[in-house]
Amino acid sequence: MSLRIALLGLLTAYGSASGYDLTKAFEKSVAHVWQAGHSQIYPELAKMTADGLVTVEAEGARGRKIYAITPEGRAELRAWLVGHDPTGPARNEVALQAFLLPLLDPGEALAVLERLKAYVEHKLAELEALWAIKHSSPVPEGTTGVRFGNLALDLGIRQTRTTLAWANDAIAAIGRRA
Amino acid sequence: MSLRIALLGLLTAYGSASGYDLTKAFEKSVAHVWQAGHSQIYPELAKMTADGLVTVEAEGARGRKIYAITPEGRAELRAWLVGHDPTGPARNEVALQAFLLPLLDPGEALAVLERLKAYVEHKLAELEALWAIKHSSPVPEGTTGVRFGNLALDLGIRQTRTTLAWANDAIAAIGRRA
DNA sequence: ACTCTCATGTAAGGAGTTACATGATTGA
DNA sequence: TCAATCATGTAACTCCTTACATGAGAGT
Repeated sequence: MSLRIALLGLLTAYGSASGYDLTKAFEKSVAHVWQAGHSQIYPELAKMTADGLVTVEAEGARGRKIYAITPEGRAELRAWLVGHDPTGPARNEVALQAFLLPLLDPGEALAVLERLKAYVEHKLAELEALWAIKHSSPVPEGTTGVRFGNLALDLGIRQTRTTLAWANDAIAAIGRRA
Repeated sequence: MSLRIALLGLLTAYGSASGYDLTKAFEKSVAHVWQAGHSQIYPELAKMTADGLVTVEAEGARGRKIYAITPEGRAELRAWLVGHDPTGPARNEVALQAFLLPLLDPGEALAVLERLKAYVEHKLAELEALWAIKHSSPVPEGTTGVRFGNLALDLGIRQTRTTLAWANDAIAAIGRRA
């Protein structure tokens, strides 16, 4: 369901696009929020066409199909945003490792935490770079006051910083015992 | 893969258990970190038995099967903890809503954020209650210095608090424009 | 007797991943 | 001509969800 919503959102925000374009958009703009590869996107666009949420607006070179969102699609997107409770199932590999960490001896646990910290630092750097780019480039034509994707990026950066702080504290706490 | 790891972790931490017990453990102790229902757990235990990671230690009343982790299972768990990079795919419904929020007009966006805030507050209360219980009850026999699940609970609480702060700031930011 | 909790499973379907497969166009 | 990128799809498989199905034991 959420893939469908993400596609409708991208079509609304960036206008008509091909499956290929949308795949690229997933790799770049939405990557830190939702992921999907072309093998998932193409069939989903076909189903959405059948359901009347999008239409093939034009067909270009190399079999390129340009999809556009329909009024039904817009309604579906709005309904989800306004009505859907985002109670996604909790499935967090980092947290699972944290949960099970006491099963290791302190030395190994420390090593795992250090690796985890490095990963989180790397991710934070990526997100902050994205933020810097967004805030240095000219403002695109506005959809609403807040710029597209910025709220989510802010959330992502805050959560990543929180995870980093947690990792540091956990390292300190375990280090004291090792 | 991670379900398997979670099961091995629970069997290590709490000792031998039945599929039923493990299902309960998922509902309680690991719920904020990983989720799985009995219809996923029973077949997985069967596969793990076939793979030699667990064994049926005993069969009790009502067809109850008690599983125990094997040395191979322990090795598998340890290898995952030490060696697995927890780069789970980013799929976050809250962040997706945040991402798409600027597509709504400010009034509706505010309503969505308020609902989100309520949900996060509720979740935070749950986690803090869990924390309080853990820190008031007597210390169970130690596996390592840090108590089982506490690191993960700390992480969960911090992240939930961060999300709450973000929601408040986002509400303030959009409210200024509405 | 009845109901509740214990206890185990299967089946159908949706969502997601990885790998396979094909062909057009552009630019060096 | 050769490689890269554009562009679309399918197939097989794992993982997860929801619903169906069954029966034993414990307590009232």
